[in-house]
Amino acid sequence: MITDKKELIREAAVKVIAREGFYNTKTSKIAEEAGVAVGTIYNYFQSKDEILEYIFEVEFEKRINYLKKLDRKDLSIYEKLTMFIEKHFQEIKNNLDTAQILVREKEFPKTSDFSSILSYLNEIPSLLESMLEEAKEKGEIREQNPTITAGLIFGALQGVVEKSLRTNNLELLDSAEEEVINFFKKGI
Amino acid sequence: MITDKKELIREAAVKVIAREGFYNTKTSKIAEEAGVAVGTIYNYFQSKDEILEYIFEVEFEKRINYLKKLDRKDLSIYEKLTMFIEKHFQEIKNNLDTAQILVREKEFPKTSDFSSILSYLNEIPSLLESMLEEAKEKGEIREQNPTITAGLIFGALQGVVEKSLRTNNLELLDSAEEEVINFFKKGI
Amino acid sequence: MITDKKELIREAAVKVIAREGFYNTKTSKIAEEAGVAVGTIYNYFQSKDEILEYIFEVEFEKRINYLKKLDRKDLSIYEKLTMFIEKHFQEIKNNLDTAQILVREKEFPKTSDFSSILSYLNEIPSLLESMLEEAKEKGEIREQNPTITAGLIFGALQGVVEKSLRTNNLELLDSAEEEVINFFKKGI
Amino acid sequence: MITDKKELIREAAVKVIAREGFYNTKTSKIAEEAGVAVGTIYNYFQSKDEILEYIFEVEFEKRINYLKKLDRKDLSIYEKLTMFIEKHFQEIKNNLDTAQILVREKEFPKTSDFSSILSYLNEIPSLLESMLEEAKEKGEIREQNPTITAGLIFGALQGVVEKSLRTNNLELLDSAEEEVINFFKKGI
DNA sequence: GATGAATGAGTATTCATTCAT
DNA sequence: AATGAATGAATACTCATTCAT
Repeated sequence: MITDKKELIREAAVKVIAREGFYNTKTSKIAEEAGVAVGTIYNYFQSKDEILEYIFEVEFEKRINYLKKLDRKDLSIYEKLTMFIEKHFQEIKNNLDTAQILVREKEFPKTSDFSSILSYLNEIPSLLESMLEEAKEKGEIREQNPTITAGLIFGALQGVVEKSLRTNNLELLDSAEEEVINFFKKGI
Repeated sequence: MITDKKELIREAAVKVIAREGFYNTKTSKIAEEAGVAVGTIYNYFQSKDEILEYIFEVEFEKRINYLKKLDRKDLSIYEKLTMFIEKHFQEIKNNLDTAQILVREKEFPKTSDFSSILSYLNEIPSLLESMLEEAKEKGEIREQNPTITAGLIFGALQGVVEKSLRTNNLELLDSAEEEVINFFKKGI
Repeated sequence: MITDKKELIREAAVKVIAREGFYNTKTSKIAEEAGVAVGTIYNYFQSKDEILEYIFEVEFEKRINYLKKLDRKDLSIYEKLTMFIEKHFQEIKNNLDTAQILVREKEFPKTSDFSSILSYLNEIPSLLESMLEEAKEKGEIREQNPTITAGLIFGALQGVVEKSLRTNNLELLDSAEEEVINFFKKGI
Repeated sequence: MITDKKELIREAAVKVIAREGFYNTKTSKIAEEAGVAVGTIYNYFQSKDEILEYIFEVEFEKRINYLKKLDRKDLSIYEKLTMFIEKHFQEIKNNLDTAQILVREKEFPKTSDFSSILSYLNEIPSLLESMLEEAKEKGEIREQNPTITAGLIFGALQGVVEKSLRTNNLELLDSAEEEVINFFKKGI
C-alpha cells in the first residue's frame, strides 16, 4: 500500500533529520535508513522539502485534532490546558526524534511552499488563543492578552522540550509535565 | 580597523540571514549587502558558519553580561526577572533582524564547531536557574524545579518573539513586555 | 558497468592532463572529454587527486607485474633488463599521453593521500634493485651499489622519454629502445 | 639593493616550494618565509610563475656556464663528463631544496611564459649532446645516438637525485657521484 | 512501483594580484 | 620601496532530482 511506504519513509526521515538537522540531511541517507532507493522517495514525495512539511503536518494534526476536540467539550480552561499539555508531553515521550525536529527546524526554504507548516505553527497558538479568549470573557482567568499568553505557552513548551533534549536529560521530561501545568495555572 | 569591518559584515549578515534564513543565504549576498568583496568576508571570518556563530556570540553576551550583573545585585527575584525581561525586549526592539535569527536558527551543522553557540544557548537558562534556585531557598518563590522553570521562561520569551515576528505584529512586542512579566510573577 | 565508465573517465583524464598538466586541468574539461557530466566523475572517484592516483596505479601496475613475472624466471640480468625496457617502451608507444603524465607529474599535494603513487614510484626501482643485487652476487655484473644503479636506470628511462616528448620527436623513441638497452648492458 | 632582496625572496621561495610543491605554495608563505610583505614580492617578480622561472634560471645557468667552459677546454669526453657530474652533485649537496625543485617541478602553466625554463631544460642535454657528437666523431666513444645518450644521462642524474631525496637517504648522494661516473664511462 | 547511475546547476572558499597608504 | 587589506575570478565538489531500465 502506498500509505505504508510513505510512512516508512517519513519515519526514516524523522530519525535522520533529528540526528543531522534538515539541511544537513541527504536524501540518500533517508533512503538508506528506510531501506529503499532514493528514487522511491520521489514516488511518495515531490521534494525533500515536502518530507519536512509532512513530518510537521502529521505531528501537528495530532495536537490540533486533540485541541479541537477539547475545545468542544464543556471543561474549564484549567482542565483543557492540563489535558493539552498532558497530550503534548505524551506525544513527545512517544517520539523524541520528532520532538527534536518540531523544536529545531524553524528555517524554511523560501522557494518551497512551506505555507502549510506555517499555518500549523500558527494554528495551535490560535486555538489556544481562542480558548483563552473565551475563558477570559467568562471570567475564568484574569484580564490578559490571549495572543501573548498563547505564544508564551507554546514557546514555553518548546523551551522545556529543548532544554531536556539539549541536556539529554530525559527524566526532566517526566517531572516537567506537572511543573508546567502548575505554572500555567498560576500564570493565567 | 579590523573591528569596524568585521562589525560591518556582521550587520550585513544579520540583515540578509534574517530575511533569507542562514542556509538560504549566499556569502555573495552578504558581501553585496556589506558593500565588500566576497573575499573580504574571509579576511574576518573563517567560514560562513563562523558568521552565524559570531552573531549569536555578540547577542548572547549582552544578555549574559546583564544577567551576571543583575545576579550580583541585592534585588528580589521579581525585580531581577523584570529587569532581565525588560532588557531582553529592549534589545529585540532595537534589532528585530537579530531577534529573528536568534529565534529561528536552531539547526547547527554537526561538522562545524558550533559548540560556542550551544554553550550560549545553555548559559542563559543556567543563570536563570541559579537565580531561581537561590530565590527558592530564600522562600521568595514556591517549591519548584528551577531547571524546568528556567527552560520554560527562556522558551516562553522565544515563543512571544516568534509569534510577533511571524505575524509581523510589532505592536504585540510592546504590550508583551508587561504581560510576560506579569505572567512570570504569578507563575513562579 | 562500473568498470567501463571508470575506464572511460580515466582515459579522458589522461588525454586532458597530458595536454594541460594536472594542476591546470579542470574537472569540467575531463567530463567534457569523457562525454559525461561533472557529477559522474565523482561517482567513480573521490576527488580530482584520486584520478591522477589511479592513472599512476594502472600504469605502474603493468610494469610491476611484468617485472615480478620476469624476476621469477630463470634469465640473466641482461635478458631481464632487455625485456623490461622493451615492455616499457612498448607501453609508452601505445599510450604517449600516459607517458607524458608519468614523466611530468611529480608534484603531489601533501594534503591528499598520494602515498600510493609514491609507493609505486618506489616499487619499480626496488624491484630493479633486488634483481641487480642478485646479479651482483652471482657475479653477472661488476661490483656496484644496486640502489644507485636502479635509480639511475629508472631516471634514464624517464629522461629519454621526456626528451622525445619535449622535442616531439617520436622517431627518437624507436631508436631509443635499442640504444638504451645497449647502454645499460655496458654500464652495469 | 634590488638584487639582495630579489635573492632573499628567491631563497625563501626555494625553501617553501621544495617543501610544499609549486602549486601548493602560496605567495603569502613565500613572503612570510622571506620576512617581507606579499606586495614586496611583486616589486621584484611579475608573478608567482616568474619566481619558479627565476629559480630554474639561476640554477641552470650555473650548469650551463660550467658546461660551456668545459666544452672549450681540451679534455677527453670522459674528463668532461666526470667534471660535469662532479659539479652537478656538488651543487645539489650545496642546496638540496633547489635540487628537489629542479627534479620535481615539471608541470608548467600554459598561460605563462615558461619558454625560458623549457629552453634551459633543453640546453643542458643539447650541450651534452654536442660534446658526445664530437667525441663520437673523434672515435673516443662507440657509435651511438648522442641525443638519446644525452637525454639518458640527464634523466639518470635526476633519477639518482630523486631516489636520494625521496628515500631521504643523503648518504646515497655521496656514493652516487663515483658510481654514476663509473657507469657512464662504461656505458658510452 | 522500484531502482540507482547520471545529471549539472549551484556555492563556499581560495589565493594571486593590486593599489592606496 | 614596502605594506597588507581588499579584491573577485576561478573551480572543485555536492546533492536534489530525474528517468531509463
